[in-house]
Amino acid sequence: MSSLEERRRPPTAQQFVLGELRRAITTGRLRPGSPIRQDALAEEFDVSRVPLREALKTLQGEGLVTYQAHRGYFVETLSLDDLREVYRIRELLEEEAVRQAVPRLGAEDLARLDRAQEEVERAAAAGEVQEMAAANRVFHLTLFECSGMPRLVRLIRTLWDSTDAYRSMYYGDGGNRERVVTEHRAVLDALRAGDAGAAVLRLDEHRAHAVAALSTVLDG
Amino acid sequence: MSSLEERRRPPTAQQFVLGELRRAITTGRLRPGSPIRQDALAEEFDVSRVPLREALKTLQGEGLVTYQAHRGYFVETLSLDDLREVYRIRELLEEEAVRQAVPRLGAEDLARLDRAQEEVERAAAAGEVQEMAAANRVFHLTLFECSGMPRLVRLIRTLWDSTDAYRSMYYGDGGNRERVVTEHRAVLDALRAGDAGAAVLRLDEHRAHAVAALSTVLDG
DNA sequence: CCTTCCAGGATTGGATCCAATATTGAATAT
DNA sequence: ATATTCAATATTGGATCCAATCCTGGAAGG
Repeated sequence: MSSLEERRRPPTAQQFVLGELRRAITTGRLRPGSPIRQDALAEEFDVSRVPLREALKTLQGEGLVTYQAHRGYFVETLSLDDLREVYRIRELLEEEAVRQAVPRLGAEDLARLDRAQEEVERAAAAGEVQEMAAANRVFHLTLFECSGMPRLVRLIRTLWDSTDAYRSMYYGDGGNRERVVTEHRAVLDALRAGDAGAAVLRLDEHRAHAVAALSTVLDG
Repeated sequence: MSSLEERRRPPTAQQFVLGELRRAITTGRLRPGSPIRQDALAEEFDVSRVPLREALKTLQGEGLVTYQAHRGYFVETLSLDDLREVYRIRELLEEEAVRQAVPRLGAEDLARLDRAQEEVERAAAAGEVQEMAAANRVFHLTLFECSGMPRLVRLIRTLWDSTDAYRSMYYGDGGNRERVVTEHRAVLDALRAGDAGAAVLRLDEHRAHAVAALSTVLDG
């Protein structure tokens, strides 16, 4: 267990801190709206303030924190409305990515997607939440990358990052995991058929289910 | 002249360096693909490497530079294809913003847009390129902000930032400045009529003209 | 002649210290 | 009592120095 617990530490302190900060924010340990005290956090993570501040700059770019000169960083509030907004933007961008990707999909692209899906299904069956979130991410981003629009993919990736924690929440439920597996299969069928419209529809449903499930959770 | 030349320096060194870096990159002084030597640049801007690195992190978030751990930052290549990609993404996002904004436009929103447009026309007539770029930005972002989707606006703003220099290039031509003025008026008419579809169309044309003009310039 | 290895230099990553700014709270005046 | 001023404190911003990593070029071995 401990070998999983102590995940491999990234090669730089700023990347390590970046991951820790994401978790702290998305799990709610750093509460929305509250100021980020650099001294305290640096001490907690056992790094100096320099890499911490660089990580905060990254999070600022992703919209997880805000910044005011000489006043510091504050945890951005991620309300249900914000979550819906992120998913709506994803809908717009991912539709474009899929429409561009479908006509370009080659045999090895589909094979890569199949392998990603296998890992999703394995993790889903095993109930491994973190692994499933990671595999799911690989599956979707692999598809988007076939669009040949690197900047678009970058934006989508950032949007995923900004709601990472909520996805883990979603995968905590076994029924949701099952649903993701079947929805992915439907997407794959559409992709194999070269039917971009169908794939877009399936992905829209896929997202809508996630939003609906998270809405009920976040409501309370 | 010198009072305009030495524009007011931002309150922090990182913000100052951020602006300088943007200019250096978008004017091509820092050439695409080339590594960014922190020592040299810090000395040139007369700051230490700390604020420089924070500015680079911001630019990384905007996609103007890439980063590899222990290897540093590199100027991202902004090819014509990239420019087209940015404008395509803007098309998707700005359409959503406008469709959300139009039904919400109040009298004072329209008044603000009118004032912004007045400044655009004044700067256009005076041939003040920088001022016109700034006023144009105010005009569009004022509209987008009426969407009530702050994250969407943030993304759009980032996309604008990443192509800032090219816009200045565009406004250097008097014919382009004239066209922008008339196109803005058409947009305003559509907005006043509450016709979101028409406004979206006008903005799409507006963007297409800019891309076409920049394409011919960047080709050589 | 080509490959591998290693040392030296170049460059980035990070810690510490000091400066600049903002915040707080008490003393003063109205 | 309320508002204002100002000093004390807390916090962020930045400069310098050292450590860690990467890159380069030449020597040793095949």
